Amino acid sequence: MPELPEVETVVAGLKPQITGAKLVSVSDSGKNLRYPLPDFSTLLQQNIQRVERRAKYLLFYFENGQTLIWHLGMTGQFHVLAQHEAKTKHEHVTLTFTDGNTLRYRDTRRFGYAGLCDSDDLEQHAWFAKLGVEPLLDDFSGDYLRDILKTRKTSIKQAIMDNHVVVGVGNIYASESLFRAGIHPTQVANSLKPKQYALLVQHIKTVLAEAIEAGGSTISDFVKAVGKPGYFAHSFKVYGREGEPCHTCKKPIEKIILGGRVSFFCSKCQMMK
DNA sequence: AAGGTTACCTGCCCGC
DNA sequence: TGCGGGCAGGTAACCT
Repeated sequence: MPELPEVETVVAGLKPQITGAKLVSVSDSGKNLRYPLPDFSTLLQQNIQRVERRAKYLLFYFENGQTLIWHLGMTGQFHVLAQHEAKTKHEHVTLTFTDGNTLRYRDTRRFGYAGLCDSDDLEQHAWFAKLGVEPLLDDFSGDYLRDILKTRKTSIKQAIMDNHVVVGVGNIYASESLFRAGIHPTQVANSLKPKQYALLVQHIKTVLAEAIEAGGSTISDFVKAVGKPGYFAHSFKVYGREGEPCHTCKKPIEKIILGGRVSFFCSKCQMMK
């Protein structure tokens, strides 16, 4: 489910519901997620002070100076429900708060994972230490992208999905931003013209921002919205549109596999230059 | 060292 | 209707 806009939407939805909540207990299904769950005992009787996003991770800052880090994997979802609500299938972790609310973590495929670390050491944590820049910050610029890719021979599509380069660009928005920038997904990463790096960066930012905006409009319907592919899907120009006419030139959208991931593009609008 | 492949896990959709 | 194969929006551990 989640790329950066989805995680941003989840965080925005959780903030008003659990900020300030005091944790009283944690239970789990006994099934492992991608990695073993952390020991939650130091968080008991502690308030959640803030909820934030870094890359595709959710960060729950607790008052004892520790941060609970959570990645949703492919199918992870959070729901805030009253304590008495029945457990559903694939619900693997339940955090219970003093106000009677619970934060439920559901994850069908169990690719998600959670960890705990001192808030002061977050950027040194193994999951964060090697991450690239946040795409929506000014650090992510055409010059940055050109420089970091100057020795990379992989495809530009795989390069922008590499979270050592820039975080948060998943499979959908990689295809979408390359289409908007008119860049062929197989183009060698270090072979773009200077203007193309800038253009690509600009389109990554706008497509992510638009998707966040679309997600934002559904926050009041948060529980239902999370996990559904629909809300930004109507805006896809290439993703999932194999064989359908390009909105710009009418040529059928094509599909290829790059790095094991499906990639969509228009061979006329995204010509190799 | 970069790049390719595989693995993790379940559900769904498609073709036979 | 049933079954098997392929595929799914992520990440990292392996190889070479």
